[in-house]
Amino acid sequence: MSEAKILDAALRLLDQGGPVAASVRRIAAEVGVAPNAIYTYFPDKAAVLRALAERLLGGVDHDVFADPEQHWGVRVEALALELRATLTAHPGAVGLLVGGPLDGPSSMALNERLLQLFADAGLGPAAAAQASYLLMVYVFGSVSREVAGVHEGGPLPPEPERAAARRAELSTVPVDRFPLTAAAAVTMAGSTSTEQYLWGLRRILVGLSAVAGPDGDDGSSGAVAR
Amino acid sequence: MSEAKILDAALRLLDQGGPVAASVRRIAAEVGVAPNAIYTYFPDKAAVLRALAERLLGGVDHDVFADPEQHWGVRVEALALELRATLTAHPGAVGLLVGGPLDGPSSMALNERLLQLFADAGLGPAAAAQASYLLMVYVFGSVSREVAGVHEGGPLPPEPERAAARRAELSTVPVDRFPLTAAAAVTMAGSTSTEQYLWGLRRILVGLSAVAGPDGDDGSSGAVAR
DNA sequence: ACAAACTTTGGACGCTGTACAGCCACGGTG
DNA sequence: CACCGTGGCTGTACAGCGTCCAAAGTTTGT
Repeated sequence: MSEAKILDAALRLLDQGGPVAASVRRIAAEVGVAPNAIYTYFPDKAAVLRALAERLLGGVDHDVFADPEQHWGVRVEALALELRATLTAHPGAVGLLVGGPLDGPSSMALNERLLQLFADAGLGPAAAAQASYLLMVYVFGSVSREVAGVHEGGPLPPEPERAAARRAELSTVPVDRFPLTAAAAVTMAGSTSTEQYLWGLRRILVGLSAVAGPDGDDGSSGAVAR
Repeated sequence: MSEAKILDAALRLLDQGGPVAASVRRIAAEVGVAPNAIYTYFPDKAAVLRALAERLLGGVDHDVFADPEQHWGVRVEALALELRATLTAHPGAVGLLVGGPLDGPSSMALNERLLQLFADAGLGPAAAAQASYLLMVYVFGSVSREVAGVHEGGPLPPEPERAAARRAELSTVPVDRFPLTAAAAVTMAGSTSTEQYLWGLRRILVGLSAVAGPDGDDGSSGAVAR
């Protein structure tokens, strides 16, 4: 019996049964122990879930993206993709990441890497801090919206089926009242969620590269360009 | 007795006690009725919360931003600020918005307006759809992260106290292991969350304006600029 | 072999969302 | 006016939840 075994069981239940399945009693049963035994290793259920979130974030190997030879934008993009892959692999656990404060060591290591990347891009400390916050918000928010609606567990279905689901759903949009929304739904159904993710990510990177430069401008002045 | 009274009570409890306080029994007690009476008007608890989310989104008056005289970027920014204000006014309810699928009429009306704004900006239908998705992700994700950690109810404390809390928290960052993160925390503590929100929002708008133009390019080609 | 420390357990408390059967006050029809 | 059907509401109940307490069991140190 150990913290690791408990987290294993919790993740297993979360993966196949969603958040509702990850109860203290079920976790304990999965480990083969009485419910209360959990409280020997964690003060309460929230601590278990926090630890699990930390473990998942720790699984993102971001040392790969340290190589300063490559362009910073490419490295940020690769890291964002890696992070998304890690999160979507466990849809039921995504809620743990967006709900909590993300102040564990793995979260900080990830943030540190991101800050390093933006420093490489020529952003000053203030701009890098804001940029890393922006990117985190986008990555987590995007994945969160993507898995929203997968109420009861199971992994994310493969992309073809998800596209079909989107197509079926768009017929419920009242075309006469929301013509643009209906058209947008058709458009969105025509591309994979990875493409959509990358599109937004690249807009953000473009917006960031506009403040990147040797002067270290923090880009706080003025409204949108033009 | 009516749907409206139930939603009133639910929102009241959500505001002062957070998500945990919004139980069916508590809502019923607040209305002055037996718990089961709720099920006369809503099939289950989730339906109550969905309806409440819809009502909140319906409270965002976006007709104001239809005026095509003003620059599209200014109008998007104003809408994003209005939306954020609506959400942060009820921190306990933010979770309802990021969890659900956002397919109600108010959500669609909001999306429709956003699509219109991006069409005004010169984005083609595909790019407008992606842009609106990107903006929604940012707004909801940003607010969600902002209210994360306000576990037990109550309104968001005023900005000075939040800044103080951030400052107190940053002393827990191990400076030797995460120097950039520590520095970033100091930086973030020096600006209000509204400023941070606007900073990211403007990076996104800059990134979007790069694909805005008479050609209606969908901006899908190539990696980040440079 | 004894004691101390730690782990695990059975049982319980108060809470949750929700189903079933019955009550009660109302509207339309004789 | 009397009647009866209908629909909102209630009392009760069930299974499950997170968590605490006291007792039991197990391991460790001497």
